[in-house]
Amino acid sequence: MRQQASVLHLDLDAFFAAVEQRDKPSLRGKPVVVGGTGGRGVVSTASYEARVYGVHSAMSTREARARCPHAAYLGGRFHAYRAASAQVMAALREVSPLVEPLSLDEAFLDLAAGPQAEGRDLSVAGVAELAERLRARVHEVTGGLTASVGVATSKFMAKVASDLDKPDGLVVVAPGTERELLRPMAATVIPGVGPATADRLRRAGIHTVADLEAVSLEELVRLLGRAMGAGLHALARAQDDRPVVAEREAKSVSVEGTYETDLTDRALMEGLLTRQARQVAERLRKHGLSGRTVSIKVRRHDFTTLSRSSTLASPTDAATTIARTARGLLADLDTSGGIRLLGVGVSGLADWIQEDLFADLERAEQAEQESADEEVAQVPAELLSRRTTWSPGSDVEHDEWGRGWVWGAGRGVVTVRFETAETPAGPVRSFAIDDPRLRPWLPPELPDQPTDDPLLPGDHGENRSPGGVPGS
DNA sequence: TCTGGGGTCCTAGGACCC
DNA sequence: TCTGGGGTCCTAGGACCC
Repeated sequence: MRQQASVLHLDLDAFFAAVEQRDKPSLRGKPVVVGGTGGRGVVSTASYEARVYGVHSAMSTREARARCPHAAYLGGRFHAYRAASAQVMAALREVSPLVEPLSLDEAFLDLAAGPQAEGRDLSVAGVAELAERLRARVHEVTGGLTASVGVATSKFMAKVASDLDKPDGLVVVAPGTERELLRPMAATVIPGVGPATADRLRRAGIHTVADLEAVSLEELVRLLGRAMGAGLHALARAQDDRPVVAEREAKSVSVEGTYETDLTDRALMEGLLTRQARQVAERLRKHGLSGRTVSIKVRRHDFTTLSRSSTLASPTDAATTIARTARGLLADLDTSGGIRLLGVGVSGLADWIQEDLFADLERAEQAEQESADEEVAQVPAELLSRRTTWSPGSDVEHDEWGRGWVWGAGRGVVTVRFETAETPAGPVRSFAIDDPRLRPWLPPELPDQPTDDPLLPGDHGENRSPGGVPGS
């Protein structure tokens, strides 16, 4: 425990929604909800105007719409959020080199670290002034976003403090006053105490931090297990020595998706898994990582969640290896009744180390093999149209059935039906995906529904040359 | 037609090794 | 040959966080 309040926690207010309101003046002062907009979406962030109607994060978008139908519902622009977040983190680093981001909108800052801290006034008044300057700076560099800040002698207390005066507030907890501040609060202020733990505590007659403080370590460990018990015992007494850590290494990389309608087709599941494996591999490589353990996650129609994992002999960042392993893991799972979610992950990460030339060569070969194997997303034959194919900007080869093999970057095999009609404006082609189950393999620019595209030249599809792409 | 996506950490049991 | 104890790795599931 520090003697001075030198740990700062900053939390951007209603971050995603605030960025939207900043960038779109018509949304200012109005309820804005950012999150999944589909049938199974949930709210990521609600602006304060929307919270008045009871909309909050993690609520299903369906329910949010019922409570606040006139809100703007937005899917989110993560590039904009990342950019704003980077501006904020840079502003924090002007104050201290020790910045620990927790997410895009939250970070800890160690006010006692780095050359800037030399001779810094860490009294309550001193850090309050510093924090106000920082909040103003964040407002300035982001073009108007507000942040709530807490400053205290530990991470735990700083985080509790930043929550006390939201939005756009500042609370400094004077050293020595932590326990009296905490005592009347609900036990759920302690990070790690969620619904399940709160329930167990409640059944033991523990509601507040004061109640928690009265329970012995042995009793808490008996009640909640070794780690949680010891953790709560300490935090209830405001004992928290965790340092602010700037760089934390990723432990896993994963991609998952929840689908509008439950999946029942195994071939489709394999196709999705394959595509997700490719995304995971891409991210692993981007960060120079590889991992030994490949996992899949399946959420069934009844929301029960299963996971399976397999640890390889050596780390991989190869899409084909991840995909093959993932499909193998799926094979053991009962998915009858349909599944709503499917995901792939890699853990047991290690930085890629160039051990020797041989390993390097092997890796190059593997990468080559990989691009040759770009077919991984093999569309099940029964889903393929026998009409013709289309893919923007890709070379297309036909097989005898008129199926298309598309060798575009990152694409699999696709096939699409189109029809041509003569209109006064000339021939018009309409596109349609034969089967909605094909969606995962199709380029995103291709519409789900038949679409008239008068820009495309007329063509009856029967005599198209290989490589002939509409519009070319 | 309730219930996202990206993560982290913990627990418990079994295999395996010394 | 009837029985142990510790350590590590692996797997599955669950709780939690933003």
